Amino acid sequence: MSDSRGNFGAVKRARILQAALRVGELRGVDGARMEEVASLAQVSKGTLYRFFESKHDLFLATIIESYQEGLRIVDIAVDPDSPWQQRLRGRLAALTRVLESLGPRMSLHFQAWGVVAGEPGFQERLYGFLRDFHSARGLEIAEDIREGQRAGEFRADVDAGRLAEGIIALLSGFLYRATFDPDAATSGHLQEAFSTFVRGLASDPAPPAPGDDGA
Amino acid sequence: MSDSRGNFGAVKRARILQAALRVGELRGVDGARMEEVASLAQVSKGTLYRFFESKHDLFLATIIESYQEGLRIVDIAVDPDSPWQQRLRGRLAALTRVLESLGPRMSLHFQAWGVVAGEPGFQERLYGFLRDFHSARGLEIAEDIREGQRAGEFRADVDAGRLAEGIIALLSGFLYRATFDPDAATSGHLQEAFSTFVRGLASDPAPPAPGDDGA
Amino acid sequence: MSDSRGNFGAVKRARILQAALRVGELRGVDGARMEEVASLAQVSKGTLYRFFESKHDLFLATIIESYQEGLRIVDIAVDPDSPWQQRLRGRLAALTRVLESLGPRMSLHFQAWGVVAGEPGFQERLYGFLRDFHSARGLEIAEDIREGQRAGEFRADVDAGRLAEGIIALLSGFLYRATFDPDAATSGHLQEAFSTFVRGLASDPAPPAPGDDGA
Amino acid sequence: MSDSRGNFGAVKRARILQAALRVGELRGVDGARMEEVASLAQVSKGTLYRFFESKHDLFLATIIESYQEGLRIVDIAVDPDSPWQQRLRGRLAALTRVLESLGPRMSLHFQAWGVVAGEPGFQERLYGFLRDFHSARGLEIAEDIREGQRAGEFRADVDAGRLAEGIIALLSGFLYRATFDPDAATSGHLQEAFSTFVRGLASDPAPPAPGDDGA
DNA sequence: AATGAATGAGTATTCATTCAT
DNA sequence: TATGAATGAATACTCATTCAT
Repeated sequence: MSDSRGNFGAVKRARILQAALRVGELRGVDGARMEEVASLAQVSKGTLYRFFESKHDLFLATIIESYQEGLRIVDIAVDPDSPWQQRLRGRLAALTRVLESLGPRMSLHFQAWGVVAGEPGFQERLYGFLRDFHSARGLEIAEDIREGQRAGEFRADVDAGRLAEGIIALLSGFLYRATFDPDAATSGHLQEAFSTFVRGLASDPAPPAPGDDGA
Repeated sequence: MSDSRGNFGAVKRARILQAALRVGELRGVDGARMEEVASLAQVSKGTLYRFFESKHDLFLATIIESYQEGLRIVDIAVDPDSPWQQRLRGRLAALTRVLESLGPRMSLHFQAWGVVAGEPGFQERLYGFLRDFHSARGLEIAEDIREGQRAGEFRADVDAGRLAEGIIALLSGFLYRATFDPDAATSGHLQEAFSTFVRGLASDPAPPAPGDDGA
Repeated sequence: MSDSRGNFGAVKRARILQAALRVGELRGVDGARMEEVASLAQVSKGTLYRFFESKHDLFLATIIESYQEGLRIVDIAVDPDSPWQQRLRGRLAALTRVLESLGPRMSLHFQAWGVVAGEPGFQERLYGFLRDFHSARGLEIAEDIREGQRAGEFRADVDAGRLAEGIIALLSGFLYRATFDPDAATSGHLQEAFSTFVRGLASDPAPPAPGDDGA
Repeated sequence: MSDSRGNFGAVKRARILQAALRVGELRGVDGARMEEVASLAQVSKGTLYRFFESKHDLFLATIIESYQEGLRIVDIAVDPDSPWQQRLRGRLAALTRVLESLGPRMSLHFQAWGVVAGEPGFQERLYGFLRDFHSARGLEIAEDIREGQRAGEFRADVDAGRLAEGIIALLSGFLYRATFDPDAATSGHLQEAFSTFVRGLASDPAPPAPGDDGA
């Protein structure tokens, strides 16, 4: 019974987030009225405020939730005990699927971000979360790259950490682009970009051309 | 006289945009009050509305301005009559400088973007501008890549258009990241990512390793 | 058993009134939340409503309680079977003590009074109580005065009822003053005012009785 | 022209205070809606807030205004250059008229007081004003009494300051009583109380002057 | 063209009160 | 009887925008 009580709360919370997402997509963050969110979630306005401190808090939770959803997609696809090539390939493939699944929702995401970032306290919370989230992802990818370097299949003269940030930037950049120009940011684009990027990492079979500095 | 009048207007417009930028950075888009923008720009609220239809119109102009500022940086650095290698190298170097110059201002940029995107009419204007802007940049870069392919220095089996979008995504992604985590999105990061990317484009001096599919 | 039950109820009621008083002093009537009153009284919000119809009902009870506390102070001090001079003297001395005991609490009292008086139904209840309470007190004092007149020690040409109201007004006036200016409304002030008032009552055709200081 | 501008403001302010008074009397302070005050004052809600920071600020101003109205009544009636007996008599007569004029409005007064006193900042402003106001009145009356003492017509052994506070308390007390029981707090009551009070002040070693009725 | 006083639409939030357990 | 989660009415206040001067 205490179990079901606790679950009732979690279920309600999820219903509210779901409703906020739907209303937000329909009316935009500014245009969303708490009244409508509450009614769609089948709770009263008062109950809304038992779960979220304010409208902005609610939409901040929406953002964070969507990031963690993306993380779940990647985690499911990547077996940490598999060999590194498989892991890296799986990770990139999963990130491609993240683009497909989150892309259409990015407009709301950026809206909420804009509203929330206007307030110092919220900005700190949001930025802190994003910093931590991206850092953690970066470390995972960098580890894959380093294993490739140790295996002699990736050039040893590149900074794994920096390139991992590059991988993440590619994904973020396409998510951004997908927001307003879905045709220019398909999973095909992302895949091809990843391929080129990884190819650029590959240890040259032949000695590198003299003077090749890449840019 | 009409000239000087016109210039007075342009000067005022610039002063207003400048003021909006400063107030926006200080208070966020939602928190910025037209009153304060007006007073900082040393015009009356009424005058604000002679130059911009609404608050959102003003901040939309702010966004567009920042994109065009980026464009100016690149255009100055790239001589269209120079050889393509020089042009590509110059372009990437200039984009790196764009990251440095716009990075600190991206928070306001994304805020404004998010807020403005909430209204259908504005979303259309903003997204249309962004689509056009990015497409045009993509075409320029793709042209450089194609010249490299014609010269036999870039792999012929890659889609120049798609990879150009990749270059742009790298920049966008780092600009995004710089918003909340400047240390993870320095010009060093961008440069290294560009290098790897271009290296991945390079025509293999040796025959490509069998089974190399990049990812 | 019904006795102890009833007593439990009385104890709870008293605890609630006590809590309302404390919370009210701390936050003001408007700022006091039933939640906090309940928690301080160690009962649930629901229980609060078994004892008091509403928040305003609760604070109305607080006011009435403070009047009855004042009455208790006087009643203890005045022996109805003692001679009238002693009775009057005791009454005035007791009223002085009322000022000392209630003075510090008058701010909440007037706050509650003001808030409660805003609603017609409550105004009627409050005003009715105050009217009855003050009338009863007036009659008691008037009776003392009339005995003094019958004894020839008080001027016969004054209206005892009216002067009794004056005595009461003096107390009320100082209680009011004490709310915002305790230093100007000490028991010393009240005593001196009472003395002057009673001296003004004294029958003067004959030389004043030696040692008559009025109170 | 600048004059009329300035007057427009003063006129509007007065109209708003007037409207607040009327709406407050009709609905109570809590029940009064700013919307209704604005419409009655024939200004917009926005304009209301150009003159008063908040609803509470507005009703605080109402209280202060009513005190100053009372002061005006007294000032008009008292010629500072007239002999002290006349001055004191005039003052007491004027205070009686204050009771008549403010009595019916005291309920609103206490309501506003209650609401306003709940907030620390406002409490300080209100209490400070009341303290200053009553002190100033006390000093004026005390001066009259001291002249009476110097003239040998008032007992020299009483503290003029304290008795002045008594006079003021009598008025306050009757104003309070008038709020809920107008029949027990008429100007007749106040007059008789003043008379008795002044008679108690009279120097009694000598036989009372014939026709001395105190006020 | 410029001003800035006036307007008024629009809604997040609170918290007294209820009632299912 | 007691509880405290859920309800939802009710409104002060802001500030983008307008327009008379």
